[in-house]
Amino acid sequence: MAIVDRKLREKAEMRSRILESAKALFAEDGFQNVSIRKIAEKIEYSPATIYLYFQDKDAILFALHNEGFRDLFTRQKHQAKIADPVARLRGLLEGYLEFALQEPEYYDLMFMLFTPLPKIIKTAEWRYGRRAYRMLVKTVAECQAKGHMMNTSTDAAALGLWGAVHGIASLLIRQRASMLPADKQADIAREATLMLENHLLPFPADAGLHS
Amino acid sequence: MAIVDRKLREKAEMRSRILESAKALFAEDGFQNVSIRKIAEKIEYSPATIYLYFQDKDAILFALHNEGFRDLFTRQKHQAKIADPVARLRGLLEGYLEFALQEPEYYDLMFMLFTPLPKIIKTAEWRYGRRAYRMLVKTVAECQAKGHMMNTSTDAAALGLWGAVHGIASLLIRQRASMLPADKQADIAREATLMLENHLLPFPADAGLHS
DNA sequence: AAGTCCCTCTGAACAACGTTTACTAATAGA
DNA sequence: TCTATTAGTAAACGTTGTTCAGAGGGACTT
Repeated sequence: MAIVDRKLREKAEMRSRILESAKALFAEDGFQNVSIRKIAEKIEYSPATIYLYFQDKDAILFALHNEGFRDLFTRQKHQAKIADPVARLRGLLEGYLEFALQEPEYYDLMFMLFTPLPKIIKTAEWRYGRRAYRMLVKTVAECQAKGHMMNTSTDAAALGLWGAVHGIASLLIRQRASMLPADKQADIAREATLMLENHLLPFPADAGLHS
Repeated sequence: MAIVDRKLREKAEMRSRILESAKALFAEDGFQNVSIRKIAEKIEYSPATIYLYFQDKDAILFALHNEGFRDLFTRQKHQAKIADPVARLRGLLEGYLEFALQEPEYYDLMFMLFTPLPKIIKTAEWRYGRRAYRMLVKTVAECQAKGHMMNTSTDAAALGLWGAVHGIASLLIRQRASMLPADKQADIAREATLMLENHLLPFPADAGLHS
């Protein structure tokens, strides 16, 4: 069965060649401005060939979308090992921000594209996204058990923290923070995240630093 | 000169009829899925007519974009009158969230669309956006003068607060928070915002409530 | 070795898109 | 009444996502 193996391998290779080219083009010109024909030209096949590997243009987007979540989840697995829940939660938030800053194309694809996407998210295997969210909620709950963010429901606390970092990253990526000097934006974003952490998740030593 | 007045009035009416129809269609199907031809059909004119009133499809988007900022800015003017800077800043943040929850179509247009937009933002009259941002920075600075968020630069504090509320709103609007029950999402978002305010901008009476 | 099957790939076509152009019809000012 | 200007349009252009009938060539069976 070596030959069927080879065929499978070739199929997978073609698939990832398409994804690779698509990602590069999306990053350069944006999803809207990349046509199937351009992707086809880049991989040196006819446009129709792409439809043998992906149902439609959205399916390519969704595959990259999933790759991005897998990447993010992999990063989080490292931080998940931190024993102290406060340090762990801080690690998760900072890791999330760094992911957004380092992989803006993925981030853009994952969190800021279209309204039609949710249909796909519900039907398809949205595993990595849900897993990442569960890890966040669990860590938030542990922090609350240690006395942090006591007057807030776990859901609201998780949404607030996630939203805060997500929002900071989004403003930079969608260039809504253009009033800040371009070369300082990343550092200001890190400082902003630190501020939120220091007020919401003070280390014991910081206890007196509030407000 | 009554007749030139009438002509001007008719021109303005046509313009706002196009905008009105476009906004309704965008809200229903999303910007990408609305064609010039569909807008033309809705106003019962030929597609080419639209190009007598707007340079291209993006210009329609930008006009709505500006309308949205004007709306947001009008809301903020009410809150700007609050004397106490802490109460004022809280009012601004909560007003921003309510705007996002009440006018998700505008919000989507204003903050979550495309990368190509920035070109327009820089060249055209982006007045309302900048004005709103200046008001935020000024209020943050006043809060810092009163002892809040002392260990953070004003830029980072402003970005953090704005980003936090923006992020919470974005996750709801782009349906990334679908793990939360749909009918509770708005309230959880409000609770999350309150949590951030209570930790970052405590009223004197809340001073002991942290962490 | 020949014949059959299947599977990958493609050219050509389709409908819909944003936009431009050349034109018509109507109105305003002389 | 004649002319200039304007609002509106039909038709076309090039491009888009997508489909489909068919070509070509390896892989199995005999």
